[in-house]
Amino acid sequence: MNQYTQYIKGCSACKDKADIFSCLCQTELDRIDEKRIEVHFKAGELIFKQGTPNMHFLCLTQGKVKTYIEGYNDKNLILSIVKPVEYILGPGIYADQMHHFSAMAIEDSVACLVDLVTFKSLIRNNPDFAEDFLRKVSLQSIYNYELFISLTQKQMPGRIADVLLYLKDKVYESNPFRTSLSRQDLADMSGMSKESAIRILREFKDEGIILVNGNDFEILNTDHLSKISQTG
Amino acid sequence: MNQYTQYIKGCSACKDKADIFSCLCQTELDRIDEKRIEVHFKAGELIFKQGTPNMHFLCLTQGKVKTYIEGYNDKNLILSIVKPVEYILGPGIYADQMHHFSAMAIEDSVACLVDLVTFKSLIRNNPDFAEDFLRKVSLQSIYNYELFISLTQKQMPGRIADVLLYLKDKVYESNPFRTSLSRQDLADMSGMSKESAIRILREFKDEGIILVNGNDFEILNTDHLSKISQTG
DNA sequence: TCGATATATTGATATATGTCATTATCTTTG
DNA sequence: CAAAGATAATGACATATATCAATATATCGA
Repeated sequence: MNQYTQYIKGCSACKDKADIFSCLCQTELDRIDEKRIEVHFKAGELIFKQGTPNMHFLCLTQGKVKTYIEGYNDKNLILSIVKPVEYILGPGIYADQMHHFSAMAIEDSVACLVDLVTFKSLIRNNPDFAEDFLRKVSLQSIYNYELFISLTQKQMPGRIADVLLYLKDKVYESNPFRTSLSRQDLADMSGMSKESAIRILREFKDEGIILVNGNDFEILNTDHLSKISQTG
Repeated sequence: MNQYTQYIKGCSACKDKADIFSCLCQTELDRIDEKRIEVHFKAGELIFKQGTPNMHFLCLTQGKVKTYIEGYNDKNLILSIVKPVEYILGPGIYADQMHHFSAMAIEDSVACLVDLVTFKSLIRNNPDFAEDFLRKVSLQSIYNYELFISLTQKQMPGRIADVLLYLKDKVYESNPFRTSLSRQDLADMSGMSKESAIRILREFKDEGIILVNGNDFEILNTDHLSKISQTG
């Protein structure tokens, strides 16, 4: 690997693809670049587990990852589907240095790990980066509030509608989309049993709102789906 | 009001009572002190409303405040009960400058408002304060994850148990406690109808787990209640 | 290609929870 | 103090959702 490819594949390349490092100067980027460990995960592999020490800041550069809380009775609640290039922020970094949710690759993925000492020193020394980080944390928090409302105040059709719109708009950013999420995953995103999730999908299909074929989805009537999302 | 009382009643007094300003030096505290506006709220009064611009950083110095998301069909979800001296953090500060939840005094309360420009400049110029703020945001986030699990994976008895333990341990910090929260509020904290909340409270009472008399609560069997919380 | 295993689908049934209506109790106010 | 309004409590009932069991379909390894 020559100097040039090293550069392309390093943090600078990620900076071009996403805004997360836009506040860092070249020197700072180089510092991360030096420290970072690139890890490849196969689909289905656990990246980190809830309850284990959180020693690294993690940035996803390829693939897709689900973050989920492991609750009671082997039930999971999926918080988000992370796509590149985004970091996977755990609140433990600034609290108890533990992971409060788990992360699993749902596709073959690549992530960069950077030790927290380096990360925290960047936050301390670069107020722009700190503000940007706070902005990211805040946006995640805002999304969590929407999730609260969806999960606690909407009935199943509304919750499934929210999941489908989330996948279309935020995760795959295309309308016919193919997902690697299982029906159980969809259920874990909407806080219901997989049987119920399947039933609602079937209803949407019968009503002509969506088209489903295995893991291929197409939303035919976005307006109707949005209405279902709003009416709960 | 002489120099002395001014001092006692200012930000330094709050610094003594809580850790939120522990990272600020006297000069910084004085800066806030100069800028702050003290506002008195009667029980039941709205402090800020979801959807309105978020122009101030808010610190509660007396009373109690409920923060809640206003959802669909006039249903609310109470996120937390804030007690002095704590600030009421909204994620909008670093995102879209809007309030994403509402805050209402549930007792007569006093809050200090500081404009965000002053607050943000403290964050930028004092890394310790920034880190402490991140820690606070993180702890709130961790609590939100617990809330997610409680609300989405536990049945009503488990959710009410969580609310009672929260009030005992985090809000009133005493065992027989008297609350100003209505039954509707308790329902809004546990994501159920007020009738259901009342029914579960009655069951707990009949089983001798708690003692209820109007707004006076006493948890007689904490172990049992914790077990109910864990088994969902 | 075939069997084995996981995943998806469907139907029948049980149950947790919400809704509605009614009565009781507390609080406020003139 | 009484009347009025709010809040709380209870019961009957409707319904959303989970669970269980059975079957179908897809996926994967030999």
